[in-house]
Parts: sequence; structure tokens; C-alpha cells
Amino acid sequence: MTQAQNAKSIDLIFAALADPTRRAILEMLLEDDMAVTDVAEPFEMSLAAISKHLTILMRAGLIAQEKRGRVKWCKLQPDAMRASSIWMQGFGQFEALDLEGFERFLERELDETQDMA
Amino acid sequence: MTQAQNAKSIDLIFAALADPTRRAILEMLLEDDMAVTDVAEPFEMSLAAISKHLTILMRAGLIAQEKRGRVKWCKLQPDAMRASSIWMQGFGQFEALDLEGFERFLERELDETQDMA
DNA sequence: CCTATATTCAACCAAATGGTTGACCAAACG
DNA sequence: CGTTTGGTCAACCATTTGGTTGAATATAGG
Repeated sequence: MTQAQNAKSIDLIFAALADPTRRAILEMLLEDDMAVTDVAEPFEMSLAAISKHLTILMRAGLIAQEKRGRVKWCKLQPDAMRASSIWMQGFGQFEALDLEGFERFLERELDETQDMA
Repeated sequence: MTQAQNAKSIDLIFAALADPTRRAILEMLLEDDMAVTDVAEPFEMSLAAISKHLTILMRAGLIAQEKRGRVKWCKLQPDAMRASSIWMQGFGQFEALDLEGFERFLERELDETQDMA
């Protein structure tokens, strides 16, 4: 990948992550692959809106979509976050992942985002 | 901090990081604290535009600004990235910081961003 | 074949974003 | 004092973003 493509993709990743609905979707996909309709279910917005969010996540490379029959399955692509995550780590030298703490944090943010939706 | 404030601040962080000019500014501030005018110097845009970018970085908590005389100094606040960084790490389970690789990466992105500016 | 389901598309809208310019204010300088 | 310097503010503009609705497409089921 060229340098420009690299920075461009980091733009897309961070922009994608800046929206709480999209972060919530990614968190849902941590659990399991999901169909578009099921992704949309917990949110109080139209299916078309969720479809747009998924397009943004896909263009950022954060998810992949595969159509089987009439159902389009969404699958998390966590490696896409790698470059951006490393970029951030360069600032804070944060300690390596505390998985338990992360799960607690995730739970709280997930609750909160669903409240908002 | 409440849950809503937490997610809100993550929004602000990721949105702030989605702009290549702002990321370049943060990278510059890794080296040293800087006055607003000096931050603006390498970019081909108005001082007012940079001032706006700095406001966004400040509201995200990523920098602090302190006025001494007529000069406003900008200081990196890397801890602000902590929550967002941990959020991301939860997806990839990246290995702990690889500083050398990061520096190579940073150099490439910095070059590229200055080209664009 | 007809209908229901899954998903996207297209047109539209309000609000946010990222930039400009020119006026403005405050501090430092001669 | 008057002028330069550092920085923000205000108004404006084009583009993007995040949502809506209604029509369109494609597959599945009876």
C-alpha cells in the first residue's frame, strides 16, 4: 500500500469509529457474524440508515459482507484496526490490553449506546 | 465520569483523529510543546483554520493550551487517548507496543501528510 | 405464479465540517 | 504613543454526514 493510501485508510477507520452507532455495531459483531436485518434490530432508526453505516464500515475495511441467498452476512475484520491502533499507542505507551477491564468497559458503553439509539 | 460522557468523549477523540491535519499536529507535538503560529507554519492553510483544528483537539482533550504573554502554547495530552486506544485493542488483541515499527510508520505518515498540506 | 422478506437505491433534508476572509483584541516593541 | 505580532471571532461558503421516505431489486416460500 502506498503512503497516501495508508493515511487515507486511517482517515476512514477513525471517521468510521467516530460514530457511536457504528461502534455499537462493531461490538455486536464481536459476538458473532450477523445479517443486516439483525444488526439493525436494536437501533431506533431505519434499515436504510443501518445499511449506510455498514457501507461506511465496509469501505473502512472494518467489516466484510458476504451475500448468501437473500441474506447479507456481516463479519468483523479486526485486523483493519491495526494501523490506527498502533498509531494511537505511539502516543500513550498504554499498557497491553487488560481484557477483563475491557469487557467491563464494553458492557457499559454498549448499554449506554443502546439507550441512545 | 458518567457513561454518556465517556462515550461522548470517545466520539470526540475519534472524530478529532479522523483528520490528517490534526493527526499531523499531534505528531508534531510529540516532539515538543509549540506556539499556535509555529504549529500552523508547515501547513498550507490559514492560521484561523489551524486555530479551529486546535480547538477541536482541545475539546477532545488531546491537547492543552496555556497562554503566556501573547503566545498560546499547545501541549500534547496523550492520556486522553487511553480509553479509545483500549477500545480498539479489544478488537485486535494486538501485541504490546512495537516502538520501532511505530516510528517507521510515523515517519512515513508524517512525510505524506506534509506533502498534502 | 404470487407474495413476503432482505437489502439497496434515489431523492431529499438538516446539521456538521473544513475551509476562506476581514475585523477584532491583547500583548510586546520601538 | 503607534505599530507589529499572536491569536480568535464572525460571517460566509461548499461539501460531507446522518438521517428520512418510497421505489426498486433479488431471493425464498407457498
